[in-house]
Amino acid sequence: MGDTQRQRLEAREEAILAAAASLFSESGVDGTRMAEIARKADVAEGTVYLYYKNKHELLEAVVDRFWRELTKGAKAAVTSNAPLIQQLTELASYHLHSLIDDFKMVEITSRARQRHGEPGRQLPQIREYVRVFDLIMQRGIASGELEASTPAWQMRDVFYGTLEHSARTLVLREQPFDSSVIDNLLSLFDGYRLKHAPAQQDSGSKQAALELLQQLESEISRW
Amino acid sequence: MGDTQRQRLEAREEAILAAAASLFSESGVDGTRMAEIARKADVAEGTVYLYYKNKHELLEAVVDRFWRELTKGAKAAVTSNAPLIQQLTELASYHLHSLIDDFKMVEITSRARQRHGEPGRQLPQIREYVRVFDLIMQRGIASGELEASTPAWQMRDVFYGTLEHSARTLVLREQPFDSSVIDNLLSLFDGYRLKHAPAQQDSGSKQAALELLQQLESEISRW
DNA sequence: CCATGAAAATGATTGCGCCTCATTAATAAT
DNA sequence: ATTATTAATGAGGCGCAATCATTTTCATGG
Repeated sequence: MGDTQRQRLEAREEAILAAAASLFSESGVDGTRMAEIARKADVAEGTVYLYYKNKHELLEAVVDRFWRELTKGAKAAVTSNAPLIQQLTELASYHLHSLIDDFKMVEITSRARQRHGEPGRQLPQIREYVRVFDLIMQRGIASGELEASTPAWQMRDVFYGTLEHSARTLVLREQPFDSSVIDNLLSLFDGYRLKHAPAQQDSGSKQAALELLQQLESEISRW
Repeated sequence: MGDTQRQRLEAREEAILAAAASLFSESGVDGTRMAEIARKADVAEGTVYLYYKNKHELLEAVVDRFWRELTKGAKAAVTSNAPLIQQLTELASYHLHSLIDDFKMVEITSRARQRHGEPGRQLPQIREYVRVFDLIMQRGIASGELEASTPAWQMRDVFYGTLEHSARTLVLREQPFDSSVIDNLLSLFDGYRLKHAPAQQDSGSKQAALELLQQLESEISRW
């Protein structure tokens, strides 16, 4: 059966990838020997090189898969007809959770970017992941909830940059997920003239807006 | 002369460090052989190991020095009696410029954090660097320009996280320094109830506040 | 079923680069 | 000068990634 053959090959490739992923995030890239990976995947050392040209390509494949899975998860996590703010909250929440859970993968990702000789490159699957954010923003603009006064890439960098750094901070302090990080980040995004959808009823937000109004008035009167 | 001896030792250590720094950022860590470093520093290969236990410690020393220099520069770049917003602008500007100029060092830094076996660690000199931001914020609170409603570490993560990601974006696109990134970031910080100092006259900000007021009123009336 | 050739898998071997260490040189102490 | 101490050297050891000649597995046709 030709099919069974192909399946066996794919299964092997998968086994190698899985073994590498688990060992890399357990012991780091340098701490993992190719022989270990082969042993864990139940193949001979030489076999690994039939599927991946060298250790670095294997690393890239591991990282690539991680971000591909993340993309899937992120797309599933945002309810695409919800108001913009909620979508962003969902994405941010999912993202921060993932980074904390698999922080080793974040470190490994930066390792994968550094290819021997030269140019810090962008891995294709990360590019794809980042589009999830772009998509939400586009929908926001289309629905009139967002006025695009700031370039999208800058908002993206605020979003992902903040979350990545926050994840590092939390992991280093051995603290778990902290939702106030998300609240804070999203309150910042209000600065982008992010409006609630006209249809949306939200008395909490109205309350906040009224408070801000009072504060502004008292502040202006001081000039 | 005992002193001359000590100076010679320090000069050697410095030569090794400098050689390593330049080669690491030119060819990456993996692309640089210890033999090259030794040759460039004009010592024998074994000599390097009298000053640094192994390649990783040498890497850490290189990274450490980079951030120490950066700390010096940052402290010099902020005029410590200026209003808070200006201080933050100066720091952000200096930081972004530095990251763009030496982006390889950023990549190398993340490499230095990944120590063989386990725990993603914080390098001491980076901790010190980050304090520059904290210091500015403290001064802001002391002078009444800032209300500390958000934890300082979260603001830090927004600040440095955004700038690091922005630097990566700019470098990847081979674009130079872009001041709009700074403008954008600082406009976000207005969300932290950042006020101008009482003594400060600033009609532009008043104008902005009035506009925001109007917008808010019209928005609230829509509920 | 066996024969045949191609594809896949193996693991001993090779080469390279980090690091050690026995030896030599430079410097300080007496 | 002589000895003791400290610094420097570079050939060799060793671990590990990567190769490749050999063996095994498998598909195909008679």
